[in-house]
Amino acid sequence: MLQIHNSLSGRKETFKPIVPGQVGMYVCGMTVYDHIHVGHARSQIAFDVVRRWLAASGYKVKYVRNITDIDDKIIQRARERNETVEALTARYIASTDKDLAALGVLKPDHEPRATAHVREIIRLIETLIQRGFAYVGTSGDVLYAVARFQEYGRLSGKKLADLRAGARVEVDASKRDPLDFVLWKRAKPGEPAWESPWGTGRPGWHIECSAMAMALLGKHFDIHGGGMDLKFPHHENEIAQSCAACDAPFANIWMHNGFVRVDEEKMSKSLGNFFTVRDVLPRVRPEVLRAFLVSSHYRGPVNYTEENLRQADAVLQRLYLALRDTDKGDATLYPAEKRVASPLSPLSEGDATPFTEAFAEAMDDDFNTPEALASLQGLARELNVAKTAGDGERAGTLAAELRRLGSLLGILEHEPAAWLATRSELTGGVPADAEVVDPAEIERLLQARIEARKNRNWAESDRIRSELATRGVLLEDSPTGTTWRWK
RNA sequence: GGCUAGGUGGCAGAGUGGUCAUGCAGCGGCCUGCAAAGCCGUCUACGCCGGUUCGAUUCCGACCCUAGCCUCCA
Repeated sequence: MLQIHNSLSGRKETFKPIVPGQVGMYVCGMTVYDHIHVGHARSQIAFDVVRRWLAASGYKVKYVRNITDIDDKIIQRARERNETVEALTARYIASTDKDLAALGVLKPDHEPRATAHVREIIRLIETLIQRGFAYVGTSGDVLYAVARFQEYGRLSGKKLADLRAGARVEVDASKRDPLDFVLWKRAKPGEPAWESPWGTGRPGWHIECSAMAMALLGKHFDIHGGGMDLKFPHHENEIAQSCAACDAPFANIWMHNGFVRVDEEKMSKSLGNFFTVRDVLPRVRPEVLRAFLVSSHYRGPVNYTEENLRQADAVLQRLYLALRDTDKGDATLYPAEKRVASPLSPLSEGDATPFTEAFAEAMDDDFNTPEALASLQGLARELNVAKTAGDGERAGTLAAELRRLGSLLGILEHEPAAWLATRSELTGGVPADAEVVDPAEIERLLQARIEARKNRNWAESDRIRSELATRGVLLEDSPTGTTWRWK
């Protein structure tokens, strides 16, 4: 039984979809005016894992992630770069797609763009005005009257009085209440704008998500996700808008992921301490970054450090070493097309082994990926034992299970041999883009060493081994011969 | 100030009212010409103070510390 922590109640709750067997899920995506950073990656990976697990549990998931492609920051950035908003957002949408794909984040079923839903947004605002939840301010902006919504503050556990007490000096005199927020922003000359009953303008940020979620998932759906920082005011406002407009509960479950920290501080644009995915990926393999991010629980904080990335690399290395040689000569075991399709297919009855059950139990407990990862390690041990015992059939079965479970976390999707043959600067090896010794040269030294070993010339054998080691080549002797891999 | 989430062994990171997290690192052993990989074994824990209990790291209360939100933010 799947338990999910619901920010609305502050507790884990047994998951019950509105429609049996189906899940509607909305996750806040990016405002596309820059490359995504590791913090964005964490959020998207966290909910990608949620989606994979729901699918593995047999639910038909409709996954929606929006793109905010009109916003103050976008307009400002476009002006700075002296280009159109369209050109800017198109570029960063492409950039985001590329980075998320590299990280193994599956494409959502729908990626609505705010600019493509202006009609729905206007209609929603009209409803809010009709119902008395919104008004046109003296500046011409349309504002939401927070005080009119009884439940305001429920999600974030805030009281209106406390919020007012803590509110900064409000310069906008057109608001009736400093807490009121903009639904429709009047356009200044030269800004992108749409016609509306309140003059030309553009949507406020909060209303976009309400309108797009309702357009694609209806007034009432199962799960809404996003970063902790969106809880207030963004998600609070979404609830206020959506519930006031249609007397429906909007999302049943609100999920919030914790932050990526750098030196115990939140990684963020405003602090300037962020690492973009694109800057990081040449040094850190995407799957290592992903493994690092799923190695702690999605709600807790995670510290972005070289050391932690190295540990994630070590975790993957151990798993890939276990998988090595297990599917040699058996292309049917893991054909590429099956591997691509599997992450969103349900687990079957036949998968009910102790390891899969341990994995499922961990995932059912509010997506406990660290514990799920631990069950993978147990599986790897069992696999190593089978390999040592020469039990190829059992090794093959366990390897298949390991890869299947790995795919639910979005890891172990490479060929083990290819993974182990990739150079990594992160772990102190030869950088992936560095000039290296000629493979023929390595082969020549390898042969020379085999010859030396045949003659029991250990001194020469060890000399060659350390020579190769200085070039990042690691040798491994086994009864069946000598193999090598990059450090 | 208000609200929220945390404080676990050398590091990372789960979890539990009294027997195992897991990985890396360390130590001992097996294997190996020696290594590597692997397997077996093993040591350092649960912020502080009270309370409940036969027993608390785990429950309750106070306190201290950290991060986050209260303004745009995954």
